[in-house]
Amino acid sequence: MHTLLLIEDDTVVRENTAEILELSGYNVLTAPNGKAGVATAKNNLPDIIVCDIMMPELDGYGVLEQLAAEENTKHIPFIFLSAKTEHKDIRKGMDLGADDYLTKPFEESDLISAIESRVAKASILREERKRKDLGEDDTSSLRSLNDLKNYVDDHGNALTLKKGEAVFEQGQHSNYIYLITKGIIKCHKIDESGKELTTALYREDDLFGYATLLQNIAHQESATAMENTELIVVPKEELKEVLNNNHKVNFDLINLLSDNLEETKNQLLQMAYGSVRKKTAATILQFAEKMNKKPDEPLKISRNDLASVAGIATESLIRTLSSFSKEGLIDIEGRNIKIIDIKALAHID
Amino acid sequence: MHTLLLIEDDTVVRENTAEILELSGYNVLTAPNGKAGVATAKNNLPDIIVCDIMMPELDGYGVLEQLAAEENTKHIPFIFLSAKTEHKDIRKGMDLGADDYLTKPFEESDLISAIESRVAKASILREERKRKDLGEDDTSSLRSLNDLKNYVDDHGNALTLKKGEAVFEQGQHSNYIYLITKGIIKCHKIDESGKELTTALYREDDLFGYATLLQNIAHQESATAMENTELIVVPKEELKEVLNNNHKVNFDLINLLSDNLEETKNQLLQMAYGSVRKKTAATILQFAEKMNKKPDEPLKISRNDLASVAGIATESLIRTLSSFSKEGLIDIEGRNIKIIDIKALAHID
DNA sequence: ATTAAACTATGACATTTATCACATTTAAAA
DNA sequence: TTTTAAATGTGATAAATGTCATAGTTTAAT
Repeated sequence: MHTLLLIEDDTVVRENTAEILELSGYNVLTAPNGKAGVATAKNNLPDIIVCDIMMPELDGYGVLEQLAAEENTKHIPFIFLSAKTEHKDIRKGMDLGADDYLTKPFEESDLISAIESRVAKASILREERKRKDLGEDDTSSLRSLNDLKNYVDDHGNALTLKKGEAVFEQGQHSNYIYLITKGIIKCHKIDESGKELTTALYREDDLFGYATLLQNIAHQESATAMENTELIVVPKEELKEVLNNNHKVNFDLINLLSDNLEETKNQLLQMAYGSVRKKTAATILQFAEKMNKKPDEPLKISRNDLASVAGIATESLIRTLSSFSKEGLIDIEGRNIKIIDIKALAHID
Repeated sequence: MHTLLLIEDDTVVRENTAEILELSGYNVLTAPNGKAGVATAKNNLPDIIVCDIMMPELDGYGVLEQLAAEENTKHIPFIFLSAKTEHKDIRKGMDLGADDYLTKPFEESDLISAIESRVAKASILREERKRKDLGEDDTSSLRSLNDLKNYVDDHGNALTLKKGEAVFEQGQHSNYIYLITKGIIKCHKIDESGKELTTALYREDDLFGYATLLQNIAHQESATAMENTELIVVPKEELKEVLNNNHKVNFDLINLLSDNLEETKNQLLQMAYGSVRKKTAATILQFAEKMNKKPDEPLKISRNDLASVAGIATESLIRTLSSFSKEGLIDIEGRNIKIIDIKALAHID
């Protein structure tokens, strides 16, 4: 049985959450403020710590800082709870080395799954640290992009985003690269007149944020979660280190970028000369490919998002969807879209 | 005084060309067919060979093949002359190891400059071969993209293209990467209905063809010279070898790709929501930046090419140019366009 | 369960832009 | 230089698409 320390100043939230966690099979310790939390952590060395940020006496950042300074406690997985959704706060937590970051209010299941995956990962990392102490090195043997992803998965920190939350915004500097473990992220740009265009979609197992990988320039686009999404975050500096020791991964990264470039250029061609019908069809197919686990599942995306990928007015998109529906190419079920005739869609116009 | 061997079956062309070359200060040997050419080359070991492709007895490819097989003659720079402009012929020559490839009819000055640069380079390479024989290695010290360009410049073969000639075509496999030493190259895609969109412009000192660098897939776009252009061509396999030994260059290449991607995405945004006026203005500025050595030089590009970059109908572009001219933003001098008010163009709409 | 907010759908209309046809100009070739 | 082909310019027109207004639906929040 794992021991969990919950640091939270709001009594109601603390007791409710503790109960949930106990029911899930954890041995739960609680602390009503940061100072008490640090003391409890040092005395009991829990397997994982869940900690609010806004607290009297000592806030969450302070708790993390103090625990990170001690050899005994620095490896304990640390999950932040916060009502703040501002990106700079999240980044502050990440910079300090938090392992995950949940925004309140959260679902029970989100919390549980975050805790479980962190506990599991921590034990793997303990093994690795042992090996490393024995002189083995784990960064010189990456042979492919997949290895890189595994590396990121093992060495990165998690970040849980709700639908609509931003990973980064156009103009911000970011020092991270991201791997999606669950959900969908869209990258989008906004032009002067406020129109939004989605320039890329990423899904589970995709890497993103590498456009500015080696240069320290600001992001030229924003990245936003289209559904509840879990990311692994790795500092670019660390990644550079890894790349330096692994040519093969460099090549894979170059390929990844090339692919991206090709894809973007194709989108460009279509954007320039494609009719609304064509753009609409292509966009539906693109989403189907990116989002769907099962082939016959209906698409759940707002018309707005679809229009933003297609680069057309929302109303034009809606009209086109209606006519596709009349022609029997798709089925509109409430807000969802079900593809009926893939081939015909692929050969529109 | 350098000795030059000219192999050409057409007597008139041979004698004229020989005279030109003698006046340029070369000691010229001639041969009327491939067989005689090979014999003369072996006996006299000229400093450079200029050879027609279509010849009786033994064609140009055969000559090159035979000379490449001999230790004594394999390092002599070899320039092909050909009436053929088909790309596969050029590639055949390149694959065999020709150092340059001129298509007939050629300008005197083109031929002279091709010869001179090859003779100069050959002496540098002779030095290098000596060093290499002594055990020094020249591929392990590249530190930047600039070094890579220098490497390509030193180790690649030249290719001279006339305005309108293709470097590669959509769908072709290519095993080369290209460095432009003079001129402008456009990369363009064609959609099903035959409309052409220019997706990238490259100028002197730019590297291109790296989109498929590490993967052996066909080109997704065509590349065509917009003016008389000189390229350096390096086989991808050789380049991979180099990249393997030079991390720093990998990083630079990754940056290059990232930049490209950003630029393409910006074009995408504009393509999606920009008005014709905006696209036209942006395109003029883009060309001005890419093509002009001096700031006040007028642009010499066809309306067609401009429209292809902007992704609009040629007539629409022409109309917009007219109105820009009336508004005093540009000056139309015959076919050329002179920018008058850069700032206003940058802030159209 | 009710209400509010957000999203979707549709009509009417204005605007933009492509297309076609043809005149005019420019550059290249004979 | 003259001829010819290619490129540019312009008008008329139709098609495509965006915009605005408004009504109906769905989802989420109280």
